[in-house]
Amino acid sequence: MSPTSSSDVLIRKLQSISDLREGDIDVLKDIQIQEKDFLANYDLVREGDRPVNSFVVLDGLLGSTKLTGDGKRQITSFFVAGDIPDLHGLHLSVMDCNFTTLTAARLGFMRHDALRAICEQHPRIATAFWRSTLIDAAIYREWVTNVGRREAYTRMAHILCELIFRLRSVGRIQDHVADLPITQAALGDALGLSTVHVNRMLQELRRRGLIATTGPRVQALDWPGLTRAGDFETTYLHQRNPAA
Amino acid sequence: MSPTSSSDVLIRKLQSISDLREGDIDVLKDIQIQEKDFLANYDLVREGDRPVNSFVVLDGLLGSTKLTGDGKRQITSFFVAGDIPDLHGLHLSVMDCNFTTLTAARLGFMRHDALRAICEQHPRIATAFWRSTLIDAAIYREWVTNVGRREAYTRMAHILCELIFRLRSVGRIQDHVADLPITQAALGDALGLSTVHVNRMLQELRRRGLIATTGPRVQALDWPGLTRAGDFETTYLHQRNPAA
DNA sequence: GCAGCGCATTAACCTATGACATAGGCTGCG
DNA sequence: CGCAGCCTATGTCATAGGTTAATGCGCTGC
Repeated sequence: MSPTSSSDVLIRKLQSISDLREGDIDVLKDIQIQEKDFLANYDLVREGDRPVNSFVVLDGLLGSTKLTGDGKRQITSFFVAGDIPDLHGLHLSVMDCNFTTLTAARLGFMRHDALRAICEQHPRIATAFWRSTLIDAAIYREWVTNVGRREAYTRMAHILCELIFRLRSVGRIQDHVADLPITQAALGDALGLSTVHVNRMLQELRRRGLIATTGPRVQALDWPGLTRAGDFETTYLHQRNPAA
Repeated sequence: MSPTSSSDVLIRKLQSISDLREGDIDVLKDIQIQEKDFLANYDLVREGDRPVNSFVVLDGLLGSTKLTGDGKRQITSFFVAGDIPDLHGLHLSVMDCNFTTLTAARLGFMRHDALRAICEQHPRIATAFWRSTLIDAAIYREWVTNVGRREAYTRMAHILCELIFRLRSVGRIQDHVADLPITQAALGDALGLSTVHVNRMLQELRRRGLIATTGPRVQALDWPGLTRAGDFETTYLHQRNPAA
């Protein structure tokens, strides 16, 4: 186990969205978590699978992805450290989407039967997990809106805001400088845009002085400006103690 | 209370997605449900609200909707009879979207504290409710994909498939003839398209013999053809006993 | 029986975005 | 050291879908 143990990541996340008591935390500390590393672009779960584990993200960036009949890919949400992407699988026996690493990632696996047992005996923990999936759903709603009704430039700014905000609120970045080895192709799949157009929009954001990019690193130079450009409000992320 | 009582609608829905025992059903029968009627285009819940009720749809069509900064509307999902649209509000104190009637509708309201008490004492019921919100999330995922990666024609066909399928699986329509007093403007808001283009796509579907429309009524003339045109698979709806 | 309204339809024109092609810069590897 | 594979960058051209506006049609209310 690493210095910050994997259950710490899980516990901090659940505390950031829900009200847990001492006893609950002790229970969570005892969950068996199996750590494992993955390369980028690895399908952890595929549509049609019936998983017996869920996993918490310890490091890296994941996405829930779907493929259309003619092979186009849509990323339907991002997942960062602390998130439990396929907790949905706990009560949806057959998966309806893939979960894919978008960067190299370290994950912690937890058995479904263990999680179910905990939920049955500790309603407050069950609620915390439930709430976690509800926040996922709220993010999906925002993405429908983002893709459906915002134009490419705003859409791009919006997704950068979300990523930076979420990474910051789990302490993974400082000062709006995100180390995001995410390709423009992946951004396109998240935004419903072509790679070419992603490139154009990033340039436009740089030209207007809102962001700077050095390699895979994205930096918000003007955070208020970026949020304005991206029509970004944080309510849909349902933080308990909203940071600035 | 009406001949088919409102708790029947709720119970049938939960049974269709989850495994309930006799005892659970008795508990559900005792839930206090307050019925009320609404006209079309009424905002039942607004972004920022802190609701103390959730409601089950007894009749009519609702949508979860969001407004962008420049006033464009996106419908992020539909809700039909049996659905509990804002069950999400049970554990997300502040709402991040609106719930709006898209047609005239009859709803049954249930108090949050009552629902919470039931969930705490009856884990199987809690799981059923949880699962209901997970299916909502799965639908949101599909909509991100639909709007992000399918072109207008396919997208239109897809959404009609979903509506017809869902109405059929709760016994609200026969033989793929849906009585849907939904405007083309609303369809546009659901698909991220302009009204004009919705009109064009509906015409194209009619021209190809896949659907017929008489006033507000939409009929699938060629269901297999329509599902093919719409790239429609039912897995994401997570029916327990998938009908044909 | 007519006024007014909401909605569907149609047409003409315009633009955001996609598709394709190519080049250049990394990085890893034999 | 040089080649291969990925990714970013750029330019040109094509098109799906948006915008605007005009028309019509079926309600409802008076």
